[in-house]
Amino acid sequence: MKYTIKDVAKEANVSIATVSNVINGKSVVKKDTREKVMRAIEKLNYIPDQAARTMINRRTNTIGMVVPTLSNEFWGALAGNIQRQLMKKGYTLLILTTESDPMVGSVMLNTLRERNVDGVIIASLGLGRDNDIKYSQDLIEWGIPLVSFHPFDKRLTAVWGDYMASSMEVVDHLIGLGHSRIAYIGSFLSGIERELGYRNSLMLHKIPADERLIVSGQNESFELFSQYGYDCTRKLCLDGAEFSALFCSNDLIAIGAIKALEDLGMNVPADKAVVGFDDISMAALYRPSLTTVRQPIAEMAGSAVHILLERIERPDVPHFPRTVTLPMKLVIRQSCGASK
Amino acid sequence: MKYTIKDVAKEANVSIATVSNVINGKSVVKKDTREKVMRAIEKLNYIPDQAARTMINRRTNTIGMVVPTLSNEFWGALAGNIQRQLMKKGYTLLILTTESDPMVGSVMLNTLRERNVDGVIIASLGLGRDNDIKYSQDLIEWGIPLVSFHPFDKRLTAVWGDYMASSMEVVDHLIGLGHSRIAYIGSFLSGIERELGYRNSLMLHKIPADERLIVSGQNESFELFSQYGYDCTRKLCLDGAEFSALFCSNDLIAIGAIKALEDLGMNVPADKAVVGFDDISMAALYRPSLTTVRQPIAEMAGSAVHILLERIERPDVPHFPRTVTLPMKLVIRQSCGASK
DNA sequence: CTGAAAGCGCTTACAG
DNA sequence: CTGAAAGCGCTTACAG
Repeated sequence: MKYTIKDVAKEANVSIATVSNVINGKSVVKKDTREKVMRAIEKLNYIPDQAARTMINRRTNTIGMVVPTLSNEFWGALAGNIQRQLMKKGYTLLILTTESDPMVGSVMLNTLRERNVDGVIIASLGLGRDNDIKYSQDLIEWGIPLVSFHPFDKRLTAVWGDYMASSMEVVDHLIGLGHSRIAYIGSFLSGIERELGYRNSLMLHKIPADERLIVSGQNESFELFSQYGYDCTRKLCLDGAEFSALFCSNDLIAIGAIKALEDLGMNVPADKAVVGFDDISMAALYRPSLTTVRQPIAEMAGSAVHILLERIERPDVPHFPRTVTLPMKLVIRQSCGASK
Repeated sequence: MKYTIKDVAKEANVSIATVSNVINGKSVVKKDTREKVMRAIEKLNYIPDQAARTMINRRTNTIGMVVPTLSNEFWGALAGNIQRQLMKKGYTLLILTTESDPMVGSVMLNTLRERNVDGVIIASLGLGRDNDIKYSQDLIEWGIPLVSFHPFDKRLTAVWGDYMASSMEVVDHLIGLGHSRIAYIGSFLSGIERELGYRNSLMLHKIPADERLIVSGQNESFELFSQYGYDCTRKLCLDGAEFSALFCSNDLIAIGAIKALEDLGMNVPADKAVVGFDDISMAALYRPSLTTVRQPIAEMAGSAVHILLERIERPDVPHFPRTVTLPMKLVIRQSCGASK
């Protein structure tokens, strides 16, 4: 059987209060007593029961994280990174995946509530914009410390990359290479910022946006991004859209796009330049290797964890909702060359 | 503030015992009383506190899972799959990543113990064979219900794919295409079974294994599989090894290998046939698309969850350690063609 | 400095 | 069928 604080107290010949004081590093305990207790703990290989502690502290040392899927390197890497950082701080991460299933939304909220998590990290729910906002609001109204990777709501503190600025940088780069017919394939799942950056850059270069070259997406799922990229690109080409460069709102879409272009007999980058977004590990390994924008995953994770733990551990410090925007880096590889 | 069972009892004008009976679906409660209580629960939006329940039931409804990393599609998909299946059964998944850091091993064990998880799923620890075995044994000796995806120990119940048989199938296939100089790049992280399957197939075809064509690996990490594949392949070629086909123990190694071959001026599949293992989503998207073996992820997850929950929920049913081996499917794509 | 006692929010015999 | 009481394993005032 598992030993309890009583067993340790008996073993060390002290009261359970003293054992508790030792465990919690209270300085009142005399050195001798402390050592006696330590030996007993060691001997019995005693570990305090979290459930019992939780009852009193009202703290579970558990953080919930809502993520659309783990079968996607970007979210997996982010979740793994956060898990390790939290572990170092003595917290445990509870990951909930929605897999784009709207039914999961309320189950998820229940789990978070009954588990009494100390805080929640919303990566993205991937349940469609309306559902994402709805559930975020439930969470906000619940009053639990929250950090998001997307500012769905003004009351939310969010951490994200400078998607708009880096998208502008991508398009600036393409224009610098001589491209002027630049297509864009986005997805509602990656937000509107990239498309805005794309449009802004064109505007600043006085290139009118051609709506026939722009796909904003609406129903694609996280599992099928590459297929989505393939289909959109193929449709664009078969519809006779004229473009020499293509900016995709993530790397999987870009990879699908390249596949589609090659299947239609075109070569990337010789015939079409393609740029992705995220810099997943495959971006460097794909052929051609992908020009893309690197997500600052470690910084995002670190920043989110820092903000969340500060809110939890120092509730006296007033908290103002804010958006933390991290710079991103354009990574130039082989998938995009100069315009012919 | 959060409501407790007392608030519900007061609201419904009954005792807390009755509320508890309603919550736990005990049939003793009179219909009228039950409905009264239900209304009170609904009205207060009451959710029972898990920590308090855990204290009594000695059950946390939490399963721990130890996985080397989440930044890798295979493990991410497996973890996500398991999480969803457990959620449906009312359990919560606690994912711990080791990121190949041996220091994490004991922290991980502590977390699992103090959280009082009801069971543990060991995907793979990725801490090197010795550490993996050591920590698995600690877990076994602890006596907690356990399921593993690798039979490290006879006392362990494991679920895995038929890696040896499917590797034989791969090599049989290559031989059928006319290849006889077949190289192999493995990794200790993917186990010895694939190499054994490779050797068995050669043997059965009376082709002597050429040790110069075999790389077993020893220190590579999960994060750098593709780099490892690249380096090994390059070295193989520069050392003048003669081979027309290459079997890699996972898809990332295979992708790195293809990159290396192309960089050395060779074409896949025209000059060399390459086969991977796992069938990650990129296998179908890579160029050339990868011939590989599909891991039965959903079946592995389902089987592991089923076995684990049965052990937890029906402790009276005697449990015999066993290894459940699932068949795998060879997926033929473009990366391997006939020998010239 | 140490210990006896109350209490966290539940469940479970046991009385009635 | 319902309720009063004990107890799960801890922490925290409070006495001494």
